[in-house]
Amino acid sequence: MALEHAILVSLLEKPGSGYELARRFERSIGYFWTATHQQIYRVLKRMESDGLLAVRGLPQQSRPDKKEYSVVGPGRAALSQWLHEPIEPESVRHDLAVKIRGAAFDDPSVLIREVERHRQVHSDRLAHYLAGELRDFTGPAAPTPLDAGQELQHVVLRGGIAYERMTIAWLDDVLATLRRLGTSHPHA
Amino acid sequence: MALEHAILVSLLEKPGSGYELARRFERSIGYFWTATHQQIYRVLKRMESDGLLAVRGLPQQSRPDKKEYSVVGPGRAALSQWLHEPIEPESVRHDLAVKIRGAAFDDPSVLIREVERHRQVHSDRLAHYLAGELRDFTGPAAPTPLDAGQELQHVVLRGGIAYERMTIAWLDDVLATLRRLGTSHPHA
DNA sequence: TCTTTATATGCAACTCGTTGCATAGCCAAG
DNA sequence: CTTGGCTATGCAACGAGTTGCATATAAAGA
Repeated sequence: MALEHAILVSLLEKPGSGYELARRFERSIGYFWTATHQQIYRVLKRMESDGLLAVRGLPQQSRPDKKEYSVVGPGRAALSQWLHEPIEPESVRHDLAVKIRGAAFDDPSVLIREVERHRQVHSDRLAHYLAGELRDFTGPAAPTPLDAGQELQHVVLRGGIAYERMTIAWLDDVLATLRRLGTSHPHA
Repeated sequence: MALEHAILVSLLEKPGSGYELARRFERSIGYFWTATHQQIYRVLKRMESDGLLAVRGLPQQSRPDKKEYSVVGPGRAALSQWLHEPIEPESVRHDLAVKIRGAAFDDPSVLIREVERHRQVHSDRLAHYLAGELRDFTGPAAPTPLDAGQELQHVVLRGGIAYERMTIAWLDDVLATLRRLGTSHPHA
């Protein structure tokens, strides 16, 4: 049920529509939680009928109507309660690692392209995170001093940066290993 | 559908029963893919009826009968095909990061205990991985030279080690941040 | 002796998440 | 002027994953 909580956090940071939430989940929140718009609309509806959120219809000219959601009392209480409960440390689901082990039963060199592609994606993400850090937290246009919310957003972003750096270094290790296997055992 | 592929890889490495697979998913395979026994039994049944796996009933004395699964031709072909298809780079789902951002709307210090607990879990995992690396790949009892399959298993394990080290360092950063906020702004 | 742990498999019900499709109007590019 | 993209919401169907329960035997420990 962590999507509910991610939505509560995002709407507390700033109220918005399902569509806007979906876009946030492609950016900042999406660094550590993903969701499609279908899922978001469904959960928003449930949360509203559970009394965690309030809706406000915003008729717009030359645009479809917008429903702006915001967190109300019970929603804030639900978040607070969740913060006090322990959660399971996350376990990773890494398709690429499955592929790498599976490559032992095929030609390992077929994965080189794939791993290079993943490396590029992570490299792009890292650049994106670093640009965001400079813009919001460490650059000259950033507010000083940062408030508690900004400090917490920054430490989460630093986690994303550390994750991407670690992943890129590991993918380089993977590439070196695949290439080594390719030369010593040409074709499986 | 990556559970199917993880099962194919694991059964190619060594045939086994659903129960045995479930235990492997708590260990080596489980470092990067998790599954409960329910899910494993269901998927094994489907894969067998799809002709990817063969079953062999092993009656045992003083134990319930065991069904040993192994990969047959079409299963190997399915894995090979998957290896040639591109997959989406994984996106993280990190509950703890949601909590950290949510802490801005409550007392950040309530998370200190929780983060310390997660740090301990990751520290234990790291120790476990390092022991496995020494046993299987870098210690005196390890085979030399390693074959391709072992090299690939090792590079995946190195990824797990790098992940845990990065996570521990980040959690230390998180703890320092939470403690700093706690002293400068006592209670929210 | 009674409880727990381990082996070994499975059903039923549920929630979570994805994919495809649908609607509807506006704007910009070709 | 038509195609595609952006805003904005949603249904229906499916597949993935979790939780609770059930069964059966045997060994080890309290």
